[in-house]
Amino acid sequence: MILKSQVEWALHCCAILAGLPEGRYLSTKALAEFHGLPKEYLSKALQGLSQAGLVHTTLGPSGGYRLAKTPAELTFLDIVEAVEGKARSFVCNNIRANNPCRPPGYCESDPCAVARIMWEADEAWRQKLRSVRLSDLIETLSKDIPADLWKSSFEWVLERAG
Amino acid sequence: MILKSQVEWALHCCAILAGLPEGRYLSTKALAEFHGLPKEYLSKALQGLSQAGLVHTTLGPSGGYRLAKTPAELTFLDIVEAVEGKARSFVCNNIRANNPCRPPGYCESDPCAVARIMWEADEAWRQKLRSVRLSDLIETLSKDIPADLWKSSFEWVLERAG
DNA sequence: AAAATAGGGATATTTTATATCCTTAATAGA
DNA sequence: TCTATTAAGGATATAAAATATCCCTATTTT
Repeated sequence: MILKSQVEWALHCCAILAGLPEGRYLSTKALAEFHGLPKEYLSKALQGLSQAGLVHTTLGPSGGYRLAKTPAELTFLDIVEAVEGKARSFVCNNIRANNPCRPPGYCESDPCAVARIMWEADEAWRQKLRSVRLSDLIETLSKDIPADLWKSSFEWVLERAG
Repeated sequence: MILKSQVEWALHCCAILAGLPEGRYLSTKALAEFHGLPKEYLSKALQGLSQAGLVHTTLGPSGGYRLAKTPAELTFLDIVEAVEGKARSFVCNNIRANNPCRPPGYCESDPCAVARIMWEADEAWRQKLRSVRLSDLIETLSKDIPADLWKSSFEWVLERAG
């Protein structure tokens, strides 16, 4: 059970977009080049962000993406779910219903106990992702990354932002 | 990102094995029939439990599986990891290393901040699964399931247990 | 008018999950 | 001892999902 690599891509792209000055846009092409990713496929991830309302887009030259909210208003969960979907990681196939001792016509009302527990764990995962904002990531990154690399990356992006 | 259905199968099978009297064994065939599952493929999940040391096996007629530990010593995480593996759900492909501004020879020491956060969420999921014992599941099931169905299921299993 | 962009449909490739088949070694019971 | 039954595991087949590319359209900037 592994998350799509598009999740990783979307998170890094949002981190870049968070540094974009107000009203400017960065294209798929620039984001793909910056991260060394296939442009066409990355585009699908960005479309996911767009459909979830996390980013704004414009067309034409100097078009591209910008965040639709402030980094403090965007959580990891927002981004992960935009790309990966909101479906729970555990699917209950209700195999207890196949119990040969079950009287005919017997109908279970509640979801089975196994599913409830697995769903609680899934919710714990989501709660953790919900508790981390994009602004928290930026703060951590700015400490992790050497100042000169941070600065040159910012300039690289600005040169390509419409 | 969806867990293998074998995880669900293994959890339900362990719940059945938990009700097995001391020293008796239940075969793949019986477990498959009880849950309406493909016998050969379920066998792979049970092999996972065996390799993880969660169950004991014996060969021959009246052979099969029994728990290697008490239900109170078995957690959901034990069972999930035995079937699904221990790998984290987020894989870091280190795409920040492709940053075109990175000076040649530059080497990142720590895992990237995105990965650290995703791994913390993964750990929250595991911690939740670690906190639930198989005995907790049995307790819940015994309340959820009508007494007569519970009883007849127990008898069904006993008839087939070697 | 021309160039660049996002959106999205169609398709291909690779990987993973699901499922079955078969052989082997061990074991219980007749 | 002989037979039936079992778990283990290798080999293979099928189905589904992830990854990736291509192409067309509408839009927007220059």
